[in-house]
Amino acid sequence: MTKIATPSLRERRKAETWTALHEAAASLALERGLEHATVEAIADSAGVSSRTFFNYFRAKEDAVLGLQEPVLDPQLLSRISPRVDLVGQVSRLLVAVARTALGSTDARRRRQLMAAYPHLAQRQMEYMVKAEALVCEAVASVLAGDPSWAAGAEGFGADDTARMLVMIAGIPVRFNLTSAGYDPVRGLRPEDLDPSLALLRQIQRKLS
Amino acid sequence: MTKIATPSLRERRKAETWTALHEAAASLALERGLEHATVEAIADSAGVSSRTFFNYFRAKEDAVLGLQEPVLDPQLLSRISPRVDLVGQVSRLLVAVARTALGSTDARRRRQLMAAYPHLAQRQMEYMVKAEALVCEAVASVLAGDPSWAAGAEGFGADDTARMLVMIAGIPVRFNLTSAGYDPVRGLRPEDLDPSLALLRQIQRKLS
DNA sequence: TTTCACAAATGCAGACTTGCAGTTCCGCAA
DNA sequence: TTGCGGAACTGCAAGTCTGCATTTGTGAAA
Repeated sequence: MTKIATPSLRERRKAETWTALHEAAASLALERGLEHATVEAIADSAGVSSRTFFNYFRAKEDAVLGLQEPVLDPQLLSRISPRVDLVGQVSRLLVAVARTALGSTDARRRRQLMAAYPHLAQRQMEYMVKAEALVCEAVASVLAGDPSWAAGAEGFGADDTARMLVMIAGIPVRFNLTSAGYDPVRGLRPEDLDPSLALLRQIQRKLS
Repeated sequence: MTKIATPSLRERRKAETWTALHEAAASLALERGLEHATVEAIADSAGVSSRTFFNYFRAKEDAVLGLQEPVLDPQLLSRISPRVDLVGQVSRLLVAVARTALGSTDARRRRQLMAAYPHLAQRQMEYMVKAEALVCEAVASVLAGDPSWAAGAEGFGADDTARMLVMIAGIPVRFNLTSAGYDPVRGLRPEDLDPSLALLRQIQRKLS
């Protein structure tokens, strides 16, 4: 028997309203333009009041893209082993967490919207930052349990080391997200990181 | 005869209004709390209309901190030599540019405000992002003129290389800005970067 | 000196966002 | 089945922010 057998009526209705709002926001934005898709119109279209809209989404942009708070699956964390390709592992973890913030949306629509309104991408980036913070905390706890990292570096603690490590691992992710070739429809996939991880290694070698 | 001998009356009045608004915003926020210092009150106190307030500042927070658009001095750029400690040089350039976004404010007041309202610091970080974008473009042009970097790396162009390099150089800056010991009053100074640059090098050595 | 172009300021209207208080209705336990 | 506590919804009011049309006053040219 799985946990998600029968969500209560309350939860079901909540999910329905979320979807209705997201759906309304995306399609209205597409058909009449983002600036003419007012919150009031979106809420009306979903059958709730404007005020309720903001109980579901912090901002209109979030509703259009279907953005949610990112979540870190503990399973993924337990699979991290600090010995080999740590940057690669953390980068992929970042991507996995970041993906949880993206609700499912019709691919075609998503492409059109993000192409037409660049600040939607910026909004998405803010969720990326949240994901980074989440991962940062988690990685710190992993490193604390590993003898070769627990000590930290000279003049810095293990937390500082973890924080900087996550920043380094964030580079390939941010690089991909800001690349011209980035396809917001597919989103970012762990394997997409390989080229930018290679570039990072190349630059580091060149610098030293 | 310097260029700034006599700014026109227009420019002088503009600067005066800017200062008056910033002054009013900071002191009102301090004495009655940020949320009770409304834009209308700030504008009144500076002797202009609410609408005019937004001709000078994008948001109330910017007025309180006296934030401006960051600027890159071409002189600094011309001093970059891509051969030695490139990351360090770009990091310091980032700091220099970021500092141009911070208008002069009374130190005591600044400390109190940023301590009381953490989202002011977040707002400041957004200007940091702009500075990074500015530097990124500039560094790309510098690297393009250097034979050992102009080619880029395999599979990537020189612009990509520059972009990632600036991201790497941004790490020590972001690290310092998010450190517990960061003092928003003094702001960030180029020499503060040395320890975090060392930490970055240490971690990179450990990873390879 | 007069005139002209333009930057700055303003009022107004409308949209976004949040806090507060009151109401409705689901879920649970007696 | 009933009743209760709390979650969700709602309207309202205040504040933030932007676009547009209009006015005012400065700086410069004629």
